[in-house]
Amino acid sequence: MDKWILIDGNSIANRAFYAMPPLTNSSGLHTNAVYGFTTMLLKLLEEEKPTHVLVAFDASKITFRHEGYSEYKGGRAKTPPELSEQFPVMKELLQSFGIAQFELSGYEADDIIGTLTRLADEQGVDALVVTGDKDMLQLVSPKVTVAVTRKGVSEVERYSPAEMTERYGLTPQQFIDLKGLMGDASDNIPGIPGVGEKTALKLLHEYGSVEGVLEHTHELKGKMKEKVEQHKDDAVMSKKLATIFREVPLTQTAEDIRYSGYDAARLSEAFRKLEFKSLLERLDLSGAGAGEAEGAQPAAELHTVLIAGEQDAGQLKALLDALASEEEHGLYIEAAGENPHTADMLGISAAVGGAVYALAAGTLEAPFAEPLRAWLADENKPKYGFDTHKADLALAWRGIPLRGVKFDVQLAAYLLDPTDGSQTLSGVAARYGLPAVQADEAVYGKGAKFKVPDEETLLRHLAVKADAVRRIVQLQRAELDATGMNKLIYELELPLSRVLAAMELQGIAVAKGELQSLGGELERGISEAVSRIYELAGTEFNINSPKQLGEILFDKLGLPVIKKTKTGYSTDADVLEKLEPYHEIVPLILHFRQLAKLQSTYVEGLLKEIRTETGKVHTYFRQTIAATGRLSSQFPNLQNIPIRLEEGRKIRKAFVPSEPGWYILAADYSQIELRVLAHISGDERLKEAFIRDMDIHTKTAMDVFGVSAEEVDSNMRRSAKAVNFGIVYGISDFGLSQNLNITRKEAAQFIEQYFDVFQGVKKYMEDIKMQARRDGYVTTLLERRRYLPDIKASNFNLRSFAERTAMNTPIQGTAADIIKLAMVRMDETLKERKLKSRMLLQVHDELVFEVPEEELELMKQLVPQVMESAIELDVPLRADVNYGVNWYEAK
DNA sequence: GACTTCACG
DNA sequence: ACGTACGTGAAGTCA
Repeated sequence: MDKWILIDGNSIANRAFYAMPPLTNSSGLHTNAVYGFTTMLLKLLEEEKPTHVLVAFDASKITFRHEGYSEYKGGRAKTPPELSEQFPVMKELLQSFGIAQFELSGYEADDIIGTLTRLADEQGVDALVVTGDKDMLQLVSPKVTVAVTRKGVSEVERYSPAEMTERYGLTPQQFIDLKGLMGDASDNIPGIPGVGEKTALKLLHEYGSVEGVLEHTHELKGKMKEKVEQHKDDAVMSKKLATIFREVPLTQTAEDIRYSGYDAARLSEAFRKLEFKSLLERLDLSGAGAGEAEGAQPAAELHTVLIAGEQDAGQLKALLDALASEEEHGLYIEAAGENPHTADMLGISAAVGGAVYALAAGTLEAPFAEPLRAWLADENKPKYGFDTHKADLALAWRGIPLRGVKFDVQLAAYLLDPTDGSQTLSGVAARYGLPAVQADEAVYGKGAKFKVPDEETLLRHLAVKADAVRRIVQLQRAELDATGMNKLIYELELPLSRVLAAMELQGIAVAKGELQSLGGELERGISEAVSRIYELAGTEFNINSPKQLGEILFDKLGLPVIKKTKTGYSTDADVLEKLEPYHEIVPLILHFRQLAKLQSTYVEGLLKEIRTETGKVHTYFRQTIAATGRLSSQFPNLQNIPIRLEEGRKIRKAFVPSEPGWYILAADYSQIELRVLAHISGDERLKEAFIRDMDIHTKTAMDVFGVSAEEVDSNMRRSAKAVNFGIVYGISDFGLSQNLNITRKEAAQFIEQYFDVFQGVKKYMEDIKMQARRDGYVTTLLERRRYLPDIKASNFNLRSFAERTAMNTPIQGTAADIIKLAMVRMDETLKERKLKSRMLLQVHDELVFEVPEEELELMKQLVPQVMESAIELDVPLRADVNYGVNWYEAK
């Protein structure tokens, strides 16, 4: 039995906003209306178990009602910005819930709901309308119940026809007449002055309707007669205004508001963002949500073929026949665990033809599955998968190559919205409104509770996934085409994902002994620092605990508090540096921190990651994490190996070639981000500086301070360098002042002087912000896109953040595009020339190789050449190359 | 698991 | 007046 819930979004949001105490999350976003709305929604879903849910919103301020009466809703206070900023958040949250939302320009939420209740009446479906507005009572019918919020939002009063009679003695239709007579101050509907609820009810009980009253004005007496006669027209118009329009030309159908349960993982992520902790706890993450979906097309409707062992060899043949005769399919390979190098293989599934096939993990390596392995390895057999990068690695460690990947749903989802978090298949599927794919957390549990379910459950889950992949591929292809990202995915990101997998599989050799002896030195330094710190503190304590350290420094020793954190005193390096003159314990703590970091993260951490079989570490470059298009590196992170300070830089001595007599060769782009800025801003001065290959920070100092090259002192150059960094980050006077330890005024002056000189840069910064406001997103040179929903926020913090992001992302993102291009070219070049040299790492603007002696001279020339010619800009690209017997020496 | 700190570009 | 530089990952503490 279907049950619809129709929610008046604007009305409930308003109620919630005024009923709830002010509430903001840590970034200053107001969330009280969203919170109130959400609690109400959760309660409704739980208690009513609807099959269809819709939230309707008012689309615009001007509706058809204004055509006859321009003062409609006039005099109403403007929506406060604290509330209006919450609407986009609410709408996004509804998407996470998987709940439909309608709005249609020219109509109010009431009208949309009125139209749907008419459908409910016609189709004989039960509907519940939820609103804060009693006007909606006119929609009540035998099938339609209206729930009006009472104080707050969680308590409601329900009205069926019987309850209407009981409370008001009116039919739903008469409720319109009621408002016609008494008016409504909040909507600026006049009614008849002096007629309130009591009088209006009395009149209606007597004469039945506005028209009835007007026909019988002669029966009235005194003042009342006068008023009614005077305001006849007002009453008629008021009734008209109060009538909900029930014929809105909706293009959607009832099917579009079908609700099939929420994806708990996706929702919990949304709640985390909003910092709704109590609601997080209320979410049943153990397996409810999407899994319970009753309305959704169940997986059982798929023709699912489970292949558990050799006895199913016939089915496997059917799969391969289907794959041979039809290109369109969806492939899913399940590797459990975060690290693909150590992941367990759970199974593989493919949706093709009229069926979905799912194979248990063990069968993949069995002799009878050889034809499947051959298909996976065949470059000429196209594959359409999800996270094929991870699959590639997991398969490779089992000796099964994966080739011919032509599409990847995860990669596409990332390109279509790189900020959209985790890009899980269940999340992506939900966004496309597909039959529910259960969240992995719901199927496997998470963390310590991870458990593979029984084979049937597992294989059915995999089957649903392959089916979802097949469906999503078509949709994403069209979207990528529409957003101009075809080249980006097919010619850059997809080829790159194979290159990355090869680099990761290759790994980089780590000299364990080197690391251990470094560890020994660190150990001695640490224990010495510790005992001197205890001595100076007069007590032993946990120096690693910011809380305990704060107590010692600020309570016991009475040092001045420079900065506070959310939880107490701040003791970060910035603060400690300012405290150095006050007490000799401070530099010791800084020293201890430095050594402890090196020891725990880089010596012990790295040692744990060395594979005993190979003596190498194998990082996992993630291609779908960074919002700007950069890569990230995990298990271990090899993109943050120390270099700035000599003590830490020594760690690099442990990164060595994997073959005797080879070298580590590293090449890095010089000032790639500023060169990109010169190109996209077209600033003549900046371009000139790079065309002449000048020292950019010195040149900036010369221009900003108006001095000659000889007159630039180290301090001026340092300031200019900080300004250049600031420019790339989306400058603010506050940020620059923090960095240079100067006042905000001085920083603002620097920036002004900079913009005076580099006017093209100034114009770019203004233009890009405008573009972001106009389009809602910014792009890189290769059309990579990043949406900036907060660019129009009324909240200063949110908006400023979005503006800096608008300035930074095209720069950082284009630089990322360029080095990715270089990597794909480099891989091709090494293969074409049949070189033995191997690309091992990428560190944002640097590529690291291992090179045999006989290729050293060639590579010293080839690598910079490929990097510099990856793309043609209005300024030259430059790459510097170095080499040595280990990474430390390649400087 | 949230928070703080710090390593890199 | 608002309070942040952009983008990451990992380790440690503490509740």
